[in-house]
Amino acid sequence: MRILPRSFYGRNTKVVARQLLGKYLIRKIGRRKIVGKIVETEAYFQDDPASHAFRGKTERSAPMFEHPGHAYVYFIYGNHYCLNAVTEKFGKAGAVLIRSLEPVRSVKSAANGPGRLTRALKIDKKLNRADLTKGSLIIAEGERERYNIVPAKRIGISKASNKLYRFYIKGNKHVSKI
DNA sequence: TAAGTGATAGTT
DNA sequence: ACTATCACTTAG
Repeated sequence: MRILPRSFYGRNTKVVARQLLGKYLIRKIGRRKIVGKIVETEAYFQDDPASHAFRGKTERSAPMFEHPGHAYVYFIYGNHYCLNAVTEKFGKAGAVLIRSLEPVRSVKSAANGPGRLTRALKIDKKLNRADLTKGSLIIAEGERERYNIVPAKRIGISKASNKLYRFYIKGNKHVSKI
């Protein structure tokens, strides 16, 4: 299992969003490992009206401005956590929302949709700013498969909703329903 | 299709 | 303090 290096994340957010498809998200809890394959992502940029970073650094959005390769976890709609991977070089904001997983190992409940994903992997604010290159939440290289990537509109946003910044693996059954 | 849920951010 | 909004989910 090869963990993705920090340099993987320190690039253009859209590139990272596409390349995270097919990678393994691994959540370690004690000796237990919950593993899923990433099948759906969304890119959020600094100069992006739909992004938390759009109005500059705030207490919530600060992780998006910091070092790439860390988690940005936020709480939304009074019920759900969403997991992002921080992208771009230090000082430039960017993040990839990890929307859906295909279960690989020990995934006990559905992980299609960002809220379900964090519930299935027991991810909450305690993992905000966690280092995705080591520790209890990491992302590793996937199989050498070829995927057709479908670009699509992002879900649940009211601004910049025409942009095709959502990406998913064509034909995969675990992409979130709309 | 609509309601629920509470943190967040911007405004008084 | 107050309020609108929100990168969602579930029930109906």
